[in-house]
Amino acid sequence: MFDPHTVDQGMKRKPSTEATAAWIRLMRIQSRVLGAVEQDLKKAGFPPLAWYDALLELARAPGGELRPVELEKQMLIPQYSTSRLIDRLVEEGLAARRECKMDKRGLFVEITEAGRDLQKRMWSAYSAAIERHVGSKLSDADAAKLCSLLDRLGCSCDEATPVPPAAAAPR
Amino acid sequence: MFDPHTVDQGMKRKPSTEATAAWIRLMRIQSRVLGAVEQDLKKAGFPPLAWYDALLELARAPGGELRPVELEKQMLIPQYSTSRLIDRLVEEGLAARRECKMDKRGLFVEITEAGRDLQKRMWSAYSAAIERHVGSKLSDADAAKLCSLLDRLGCSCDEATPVPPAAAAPR
DNA sequence: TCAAGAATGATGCAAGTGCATATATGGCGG
DNA sequence: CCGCCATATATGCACTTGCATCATTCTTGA
Repeated sequence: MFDPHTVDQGMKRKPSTEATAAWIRLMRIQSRVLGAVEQDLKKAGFPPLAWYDALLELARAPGGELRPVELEKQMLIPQYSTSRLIDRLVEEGLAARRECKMDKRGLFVEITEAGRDLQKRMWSAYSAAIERHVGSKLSDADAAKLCSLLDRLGCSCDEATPVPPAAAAPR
Repeated sequence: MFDPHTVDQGMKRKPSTEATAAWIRLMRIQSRVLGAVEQDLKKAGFPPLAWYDALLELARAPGGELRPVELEKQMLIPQYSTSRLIDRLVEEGLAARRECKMDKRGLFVEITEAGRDLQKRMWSAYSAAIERHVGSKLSDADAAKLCSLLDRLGCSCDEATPVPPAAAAPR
């Protein structure tokens, strides 16, 4: 199983070799797959994935607008990161900042038509990339199994499906 | 609007909902787990994980030295990234650049005693973090299963085990 | 033997990220 | 109504990353 005197310099519990191997794979494979997908998008002339995620959240929101703080929670990125991502979307005319009369501290970010259009066009390339780098390498059953194993790592891996404008899975 | 199950902008194949879900989990969970582990290391006063990886590769190499190009292949990071990582290790006295007489274009990077020491001390915190964030959440069998599923995504996920100082020579 | 091209490593610059903090407003207890 | 703290967003600054390119040295083939 595991040779106790080989590892662990001193006190804390040691991970099994299986756990360690899983950790390594998790880091390396996701880095590789993410890189491949981002690369595909870039080669197709599209902006980074984060832009897609934001545009999708906005497009799905009622009225096509969200408070930055909501966006931040959906995307699980730091506050300042959200602020600057919005900067870029606005600069490119993909979204607009609107006043929030309910709470003068905040504001609304509203997706523009150009933004909706880009989101749709990106999904075409994005979905193809997912299929190429993930779907084509795993049966649906294996993909589901992978999901459930990964879910166990992120105690709470809830959250909206950051994917297609699809509908709640009919299953 | 558009239903991804029927629309599919034209020609590309669309990923199954299972594949898409797996993709999302892969991105989110690794981000979360990596963040947690890096955070643990930082809180323990250690440098980033990349430093550990580099130090381990150097420590395991015969003579404690490697060519940057070798390090680069082991760690799967870009060339300029390797160059700068070495800069920092050298600045901190954890490694040293040595002339390479065989090939004047290149050089050798040799780990110092301080470097070996840091690597060992980091493993203590690192292994504890892996156990806390991965090992404790998965049975060995599940971890192995996760490994094999991930491996299928990275067509070629070979390479040295970037992990414990374990089997290395006792000094 | 030499020119052309590949390999190795470093670096200038633009862009992105993390961290701390600034700014403005909302809410609450007194 | 006021002082105080919490919330929402922005930003200055240092550091890191990606990209392109440079300088040097090696290799190869005519």
